Amino acid sequence: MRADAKKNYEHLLTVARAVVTEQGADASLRDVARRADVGLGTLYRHFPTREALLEALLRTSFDGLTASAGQLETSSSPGDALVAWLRDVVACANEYRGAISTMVAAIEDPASALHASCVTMKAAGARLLVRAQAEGVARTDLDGADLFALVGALAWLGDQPSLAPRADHLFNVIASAILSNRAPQTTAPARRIRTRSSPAG
Amino acid sequence: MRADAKKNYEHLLTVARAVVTEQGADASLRDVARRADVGLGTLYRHFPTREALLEALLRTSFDGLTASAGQLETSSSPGDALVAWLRDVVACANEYRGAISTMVAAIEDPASALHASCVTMKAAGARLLVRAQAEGVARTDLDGADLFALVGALAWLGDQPSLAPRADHLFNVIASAILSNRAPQTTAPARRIRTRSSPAG
DNA sequence: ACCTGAACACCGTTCAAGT
DNA sequence: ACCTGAACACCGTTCAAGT
Repeated sequence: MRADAKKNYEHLLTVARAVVTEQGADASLRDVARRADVGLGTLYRHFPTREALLEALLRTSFDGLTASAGQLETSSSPGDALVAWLRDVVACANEYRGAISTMVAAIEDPASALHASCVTMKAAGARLLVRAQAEGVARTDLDGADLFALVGALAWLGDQPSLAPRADHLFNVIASAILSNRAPQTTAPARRIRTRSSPAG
Repeated sequence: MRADAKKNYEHLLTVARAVVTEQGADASLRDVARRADVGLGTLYRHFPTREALLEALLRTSFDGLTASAGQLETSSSPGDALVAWLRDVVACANEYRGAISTMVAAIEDPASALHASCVTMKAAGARLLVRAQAEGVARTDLDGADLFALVGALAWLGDQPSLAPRADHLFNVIASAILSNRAPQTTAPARRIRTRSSPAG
């Protein structure tokens, strides 16, 4: 990469970080280019899609999460490791408001610049989940996709201004649901009276 | 309302229902007006904000949910009533992709056309929750705001194409977390070893 | 190689002019 | 009373023209 191009790339990333922090993942790309004092085409040259820009912004966090998953697998008990890692993933997704939708969509879109990172994260989570399930401390009716979906739901909560204050508490509620060796069939406690069609599973 | 105005209003609602079903709650209002063969100003006259249009589209469902809450309070066991009603609220929010964000934002925005409906729904849910808690079949560390937030998270799952297939299953997982008389302190099972800072609550 | 910004096809929102 | 659509200020995306 030519020196001037590299300088533009770095500067765009710095400005984009500020703008996306303020306006969210759907921030105006025009605004980013404007505030970076760079032509609009230059932004598109370095980051051909919005996903590519978001991926560059989250790169460090993604790498940290992958490393963290490996460490937790050996340093903590299976239950604690899983919950601690989930907390970190949610925090990562919450770095930029609105990023989580793009991330979950990327899982099924190999063309997305976020695809690889998200697939890697999903796999790392699945490993921690299987380990916890093997020890009998996690529900066995969940898989990696379910876990990723729950992370998405929790990250979404943190993105909503009116719900963000409850996000931490609800993380604990859902984490406690994951950390349970309850059998799938006995999920509904108490009465057996059912006036409406009962749930499938 | 003048006859021609009323006709426009009804026709706009019909067309909007189709467009919003296709494109989601953030559909192009221009497109709605265009497909309704009506001037753009006419749409804005009848529905001054996007929230107003969405409210009109969801009106029937909102009323149904309020009525349903009252019936369930007397016809079903507290646990079953709560879960059945939550299922209906999530289904309502899922009628239009992306509607849930507007709905949760409306809770804290008295100026939103959706404010009253959402506050009413939150209150109805809180009543069903308190009733279940009094019978010892629901977690006591949840309140109406938490319940509304969980509904939001579940509705969000249903809005994401890649996660929607898991939405039903995850509804059951989260419902089982709500329907539990576990004490807040004992949420984390198994080991006590903690290598990371432990959660606040 | 890389940068620039005009050009195109879209938005949401407002409001003077019409009936 | 109500309807219309031009006008304005924005987008995202592309690409010919420049250095």
